[in-house]
Amino acid sequence: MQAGIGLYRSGMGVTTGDVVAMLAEMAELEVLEEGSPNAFRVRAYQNAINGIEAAGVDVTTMSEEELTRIKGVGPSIAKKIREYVETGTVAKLEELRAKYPPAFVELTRIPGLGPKTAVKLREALGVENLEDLKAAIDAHAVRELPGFGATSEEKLARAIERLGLVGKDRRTPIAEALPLAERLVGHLGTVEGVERVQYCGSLRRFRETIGDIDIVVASSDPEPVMEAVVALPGVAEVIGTGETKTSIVTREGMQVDVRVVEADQYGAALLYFTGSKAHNIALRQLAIDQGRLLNEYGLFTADGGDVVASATEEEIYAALGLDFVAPTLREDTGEVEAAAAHTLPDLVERRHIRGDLHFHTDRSGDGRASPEEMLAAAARAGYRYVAVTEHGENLAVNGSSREEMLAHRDRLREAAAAHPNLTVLWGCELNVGPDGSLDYDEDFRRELEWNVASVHSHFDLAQAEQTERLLRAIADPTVDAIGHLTGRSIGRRPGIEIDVDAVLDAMVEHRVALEVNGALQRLDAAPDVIRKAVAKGVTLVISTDAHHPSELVRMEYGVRNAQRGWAARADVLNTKPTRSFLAWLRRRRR
DNA sequence: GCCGTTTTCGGCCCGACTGTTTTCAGTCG
Repeated sequence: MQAGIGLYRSGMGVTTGDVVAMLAEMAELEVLEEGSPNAFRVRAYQNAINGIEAAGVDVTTMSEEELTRIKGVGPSIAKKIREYVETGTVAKLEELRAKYPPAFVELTRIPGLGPKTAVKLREALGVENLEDLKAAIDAHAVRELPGFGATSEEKLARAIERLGLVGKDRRTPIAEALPLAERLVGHLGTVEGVERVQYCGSLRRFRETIGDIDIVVASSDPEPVMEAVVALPGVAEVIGTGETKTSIVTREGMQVDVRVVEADQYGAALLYFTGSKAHNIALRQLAIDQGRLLNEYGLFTADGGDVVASATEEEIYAALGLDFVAPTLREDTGEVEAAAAHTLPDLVERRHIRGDLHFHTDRSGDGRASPEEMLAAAARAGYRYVAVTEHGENLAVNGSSREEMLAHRDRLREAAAAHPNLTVLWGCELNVGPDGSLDYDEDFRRELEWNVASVHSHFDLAQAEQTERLLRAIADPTVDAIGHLTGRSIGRRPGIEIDVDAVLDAMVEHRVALEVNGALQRLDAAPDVIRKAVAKGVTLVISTDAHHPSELVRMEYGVRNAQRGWAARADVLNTKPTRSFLAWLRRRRR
């Protein structure tokens, strides 16, 4: 898991992100040592990572005794963390690395080849890497091993061929996975007998990258669904198909698993397939503590007795004594405890949003719709206020000069006349230069009614310079919000590295809002930053950054990303009624 | 390796599918 953008930096040496990576590597290598990803020792390392990430602390400055107070961290892991921080390495890790070199570990990335098989291949045939394995398969040596046969050898050969396309670790950016999943769900919804269909997994939790797409279908007649899945457009390969479950790989290389359940078990199946795994484990443990059993078919009295709840997720959470937990929170980072204590945040939802404060028209070089079209679309979306934020003059090609902006103001006023219930602010997306300088001059920026300042270039400056750059922009009296905080492009470009604490503290001090950008390739700020911002009392603003009416749907995505950061309705500026929003803006500008 | 009004040892989530060892191990989610 990604540790965040410049979060956890501490002085010169090891960061908390490095510690998390070290623990993740320990877990990966212990899988081979223990022979199972479910081994208790493996899970202990993973639990420690969860605990550290949930705590959101800098572990590099903590003593062993302080470290053991983190959930999931005991004396042994605390000692290893200290060893790592002080010496830059851990003896046990070096030992495991020597025993399981990268080329050997790589073998377990082959789908269908787990730790037991890898070790067995090494012991029996001396297989140390992919090349050795290919040779062993070509020589038909694998099929001679006990527990193997011709079929499993051929399956292994096919899996290796596919490796470039779908390794187990391959993750797809949500911007690619979500449209694909929605298409598939649409197809399956038309199959005879299908009552409900929903994508689950990390996609429903709205993680920024997706391993594979899990789809749950409610139907009492699974057969036509299974037939429909293998016949879906874009299927490159059928991995397996049974009575109620089929797995395929699409041409894009995405694995899709479809599972059919009876309608009265739909809620339990949704819960199970949405995960996260850690969330499910926490719920099942809770069920056990209550003398019950929770599985993908329902919540039962002890030993598979009577059904307590199964048809909806809401019923199951309620039966467990928990408040409903939104899919976006199900990461086992405190949500189960909060649901039990009835202290979950009053999460922001799409229906709470009353305005969009960052979008463009064709006044911007990259805009693709007229002011009239964009305002009409905003009015249709039910908004009461919007800020039209064209690029400032410093953004090459796409920016607008002072004169162009003034003419644009008149154009907006005319277009706004058609929408008497919509307050239209004449705004700007200011460009934050490498030194933190902004477009135009301060007097002109003051005339603009809403300014969101964003980084669009110089992504590779050092952390200190990037931080300084943003601090200067935040301190400027004309900046109302910071747009797409790090400028990241998920799966393509990492964001700028910044001192997140310093930046968020400055936003509180200067009453500048933090944008949650709903573009799927951005989803910036990231959830861990949002959660930190919420804790510090930073005001959030969820925006679409739309360049076309079709992109206004991004508001839903921005909301879900904000939910992942535990953002409540009250934390989000653009949930306020027009009058309160304008009052906030006046106070800010004073 | 962690944890505990079940506490210093003995537990640790649950089930489908596959192939092969016709009763189970391995892998996966």
